[in-house]
Amino acid sequence: MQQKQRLPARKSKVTVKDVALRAGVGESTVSRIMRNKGPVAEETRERVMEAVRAIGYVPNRIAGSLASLDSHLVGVVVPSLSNIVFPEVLQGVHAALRGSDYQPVISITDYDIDLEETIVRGLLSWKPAAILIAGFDHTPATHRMLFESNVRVVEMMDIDATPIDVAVGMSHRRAGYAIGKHLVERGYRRFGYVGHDWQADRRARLRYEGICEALGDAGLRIAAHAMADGPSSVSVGREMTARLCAQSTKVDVIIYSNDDMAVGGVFQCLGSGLRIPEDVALFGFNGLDIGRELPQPLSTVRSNRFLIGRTSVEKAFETLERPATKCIVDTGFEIFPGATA
Amino acid sequence: MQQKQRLPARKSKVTVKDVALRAGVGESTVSRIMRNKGPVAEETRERVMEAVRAIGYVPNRIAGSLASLDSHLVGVVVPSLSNIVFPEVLQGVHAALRGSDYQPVISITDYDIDLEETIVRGLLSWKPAAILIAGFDHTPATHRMLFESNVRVVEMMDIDATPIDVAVGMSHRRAGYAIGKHLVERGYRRFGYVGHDWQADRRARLRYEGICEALGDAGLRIAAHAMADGPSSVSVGREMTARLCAQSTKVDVIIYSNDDMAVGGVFQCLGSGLRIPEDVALFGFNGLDIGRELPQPLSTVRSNRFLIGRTSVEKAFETLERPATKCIVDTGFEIFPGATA
DNA sequence: CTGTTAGCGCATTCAG
DNA sequence: CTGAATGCGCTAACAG
Repeated sequence: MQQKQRLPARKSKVTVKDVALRAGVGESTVSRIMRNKGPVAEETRERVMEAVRAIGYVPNRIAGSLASLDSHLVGVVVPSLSNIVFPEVLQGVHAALRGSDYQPVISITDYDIDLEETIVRGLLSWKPAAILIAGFDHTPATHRMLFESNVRVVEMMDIDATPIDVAVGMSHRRAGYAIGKHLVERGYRRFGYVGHDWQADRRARLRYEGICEALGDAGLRIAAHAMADGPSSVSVGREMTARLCAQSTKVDVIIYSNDDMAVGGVFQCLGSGLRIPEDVALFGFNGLDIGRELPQPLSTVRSNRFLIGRTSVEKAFETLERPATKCIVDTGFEIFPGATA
Repeated sequence: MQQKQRLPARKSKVTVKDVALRAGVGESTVSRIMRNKGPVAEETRERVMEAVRAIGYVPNRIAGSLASLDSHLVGVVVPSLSNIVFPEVLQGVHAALRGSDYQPVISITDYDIDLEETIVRGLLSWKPAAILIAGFDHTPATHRMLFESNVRVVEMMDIDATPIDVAVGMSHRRAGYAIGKHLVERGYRRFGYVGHDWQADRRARLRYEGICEALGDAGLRIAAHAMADGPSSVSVGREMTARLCAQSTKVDVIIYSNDDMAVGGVFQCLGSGLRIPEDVALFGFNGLDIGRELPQPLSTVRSNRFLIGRTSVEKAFETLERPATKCIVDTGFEIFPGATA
């Protein structure tokens, strides 16, 4: 959308003053009552609330925030909403914020760190109480802004780097290692990998590195790859699986960059008559619902996105001041054996 | 989360005043330059921008909004993020807002109209430029607040009722009718329906009514139902399909409340050896990606959620004033024949 | 327990 | 083209 024409200012009809006049009290009394703060006589409270209802007063939080220098806004920055994992994180954030009077303000970067920089700059101008941001992959300017702002910053999803303040997530590298180890122990020897764009998805790459390390420790390696350029999806997973299977190097297990891709793989095998896991075993990542409901439950790693969102909020508000020392919270992961590997 | 302890006010370090002093200009000049508004000499602009960079000035939009009585916030209210259709709507909203200096503020109601009331009240207190809200199902108080506020209101998803200002979406009743007609024309006669909670999902019920009407017009009816209590999901769809198939009344086609449910149906059939569509045909709603990638593409109706989000923003900002007359925008739908029915 | 006063940081008059 | 003054609506001291 091009620069929008500025909308006309709409004067808010009623203010504290109106309420105060009508209830015959001072403005600050109204203010106290609206925020349940400070001592107020029950009788006055009722009189004021009646006036509030009568004239339909809605406090102006813009003015309130300015006066108290506290916006009660929480900035949330995620790369995408197409990938279901981020809506899940947001649900955790929302759940944690519910009942408080903090409002999440959500922005999407489309995996573009330059756009992220613009977004963070914009978000900071709202003086949020905290910023929750996915990942560690920021431009130097973004990093600097976040670091120098006195807003608490939580970097979500990932704990494989040094956070600005707090990181909440899991180690994708360790998860990758766990996947590799698990599959080696189950007897697989000829490994294939189906993945998507690493430029944008740093965590997928970390998992890949972990997998390679585990295989390396067992004297093995990934024998065949099929990498897509764009983001992950079921259709891309299906396509890349077809491509991998067409290669001369035969594999007995395919590791996918995530569950969406792996589900595509399952569909491809179903369509082409390959038996899972006899002809080829499949392994995903994320533990999405869809994987559990397949005719054979998908073998995968469960991460807990909701928990990441919720914990991020809790950590952000844990300390009154911005924390002095960096802090890492591991929300963990779990191998889900399933039936496809 | 319980009422959060109020965070300490953090004084924003640098203000227009600091910039003005350093650049040796007046505050309003800085203000003009920051907003690219009004005539400014190129030389002064550069001097000011240099000062801005030097001391790392970030304008405070809270103060700006208060002064201009224009918040540049857009409230977005959706019932859930678990159901992928709403993240898709949000993507459309984000796309339409990108490049403008409006910020979406997203809230989730969990299909609870009382919670929605609280949320709308909270949102209005931020004096948003517009409110985009999913559906028509509001409490009287919510309806009244929205109606009486002078914020432009767009009700999204649905156009089967009279909007407050603007409705953007499709007719779910007509979509239901189209589904029924399509299946009758394809020769199906023994209809089953698998659905989820209608209390929360008014649109699913509208589609159901449309289906019944179409069948009625052909002298037919739905012979067997399996209804779940909770929200829709792949697993619930699978479960309800099993239940329906176990009933004595046999059907030759099952219509699902949506694609998630239908995908569950596909998995159930795959698991129990039923051939689709020979033994039983399946029909969904939404046109999700996942449906297209199944071994057989799912027969469904495509709605365009991204378009709904984008169009909603466009309509909201189309008029400078709140529109005088109610307006309905039909984003349409399309039968996708697929291969499961 | 309550009212009065003084800003919060900026945008917008209106003069210069 | 630029600067000084005024107030947006509310909260936070402070008196009472």
